[in-house]
Order: sequence, then structure tokens, then C-alpha cells
Amino acid sequence: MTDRQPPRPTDSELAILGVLWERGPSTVRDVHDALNKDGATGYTTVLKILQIMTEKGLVVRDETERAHVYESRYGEQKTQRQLLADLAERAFGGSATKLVMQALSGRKASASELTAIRELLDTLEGEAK
Amino acid sequence: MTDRQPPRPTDSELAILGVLWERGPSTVRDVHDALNKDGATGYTTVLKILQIMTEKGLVVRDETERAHVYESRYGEQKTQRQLLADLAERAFGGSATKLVMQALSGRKASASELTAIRELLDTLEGEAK
DNA sequence: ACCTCACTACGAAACTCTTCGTTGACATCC
DNA sequence: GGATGTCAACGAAGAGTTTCGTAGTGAGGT
Repeated sequence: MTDRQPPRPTDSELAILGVLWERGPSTVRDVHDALNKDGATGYTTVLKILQIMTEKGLVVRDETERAHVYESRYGEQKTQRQLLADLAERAFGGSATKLVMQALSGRKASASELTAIRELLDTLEGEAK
Repeated sequence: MTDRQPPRPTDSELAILGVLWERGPSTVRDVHDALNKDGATGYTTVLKILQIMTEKGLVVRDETERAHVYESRYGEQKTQRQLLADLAERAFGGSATKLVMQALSGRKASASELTAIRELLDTLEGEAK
């Protein structure tokens, strides 16, 4: 028991997680306001999803104040890696390398982005074995 | 109208698409048998999902024979890129570069894999005006 | 004390996904 | 030509997701 691996977040959950990562611990109203800059989602809808996410263990809730404060339980990078590993497994036959190469060739990257990736490669190659 | 962009395949649909990509056009029985090497999925379940995928436009169906023959409508790479673009949008703030870098640092790659990626980078950088 | 506002909780409705049992059509084999 | 087996189609059940209306509770102002 202790801590199982987190479940895959749905689309709405991911949108909320994005706000929590950006803002840090937030109330329902905070999240709702941040989300409604573009899309329109009802206040109770956000609340409900946050409640479900609490049950799932995706977020933790601080109930000491009247307006409960929610915080993402897992960091942005950890969640992103989880999602990538999941996608690699489901759609790339488990090969993260194939995923990377497809992602690279699938879009135009600017020269500076390519340089950044190349530097990352240098670092990885340096520490590999 | 004409042709809209394909919907995101679900997990089961992706498993079936994997078989179709590997085998080429196949009957329901073909897919079911290929899938049941490891997991256990009922025949009618595979049939039902293929019917739904036909409605969605993810596969095309040849009904000339008694045993209908299904074929993936979109290529493996196209679908993979679609999924990656989707994930980048939903979880990486639209930045495919962040996705790539996260995927690279999130796992150990062998030296040969790193080399392959580096070569791809060279190609991309060459043609990036 | 009372009114009003903000907040959480509850639950229902609509929708999708996954699964499979059943049915009816069709072909093939004695 | 009747039995057997394979096939697509239909429908339904159960779980999960997303949405929101309504109710209840508490806090703060007048």
C-alpha cells in the first residue's frame, strides 16, 4: 500500500492541474477564475472535479480555512513524464526513443530550440555509463 | 465539412489500430486472435469497437466479402504525431520542445539511440533555413 | 439578531467507453 | 436438405466523465 502510482488525469483534470502548477496552492475560486480567462466552466464543475481529484489522490486539500485550499500532489515534471511513459506504452510499442523522434520530425523547431535539445543530449551522453 | 480531423483514439481503439498497422487490412477474427496472444478480449467486443471506429472514421471497412475487412484510415506516423501534438497541447502548454526534453531526460537511452536522435537533429537543423 | 454572500456538499442528468449475450443471416459439410 | 459453425448487428449493462442545479452551512456586516 502506502502510495500507489497516480491515475492518468482526464482532460479537465489536466487543465486544473495546469492552474495549480502555475499558481501554487489555490482555492476553487482561484482555479475557476484562472480557467475562465478563455473557456467557460461553471464554478461547481471545477469544485466537483477537484473533489474527485482529491478522492483519486491527484491533489491534496487543506481544510483549515473555510475556503479549502487545493494543491497538486505530484509535480508538473513527474506528471508529464508519467503521461509520456503512458503514451509511449500505448502508441509507440513502449519505445520512448521512437516517441522522441516522431515528436522531433513532426514539427518545426526553431534553431535555438534545436540547440537546447542538443545540449541536453550532450549532458545525457556524458553521464550515460 | 469534407474531412474533419480524426478523433483521439481511446486505449482499446489504439490497441486495435496497432494490430491493423502491423498486419495490414484484417478481419475481426484476425484482430481478435492477434490481440488475444496476451490480453483477453471477447470477439464481440473487438467487433463492437471496430464498428464504432468505423462510425468515427478511424478505420474503413470493406464489406464485399462476408467477413468484413477493416483497415486503418490514418497511417501509424500520422496518428502518433496527432497524439503527440494533442499531449503537447494539453500537458505541455503547447510546447513540443518541452515535451521532447522531458521525454529525453525522463528515461535512460542507450548510446546508439542517442546517436540516432543526434543524427535526426542534424538533418532537421540542415533544412531549417 | 438578521440578512446576505461565499463556499462546500449532494445528487442527478447526459454522455462516452467497454464489455458481452443474443439474434438472425449465411455458408459449408455430410 | 438439414445440422453445424462463423459472422455482423443489436441492445443493454456498468463504469467513468463532465456538467450543473440545489441545498445547507458558516462568516461578516448592519
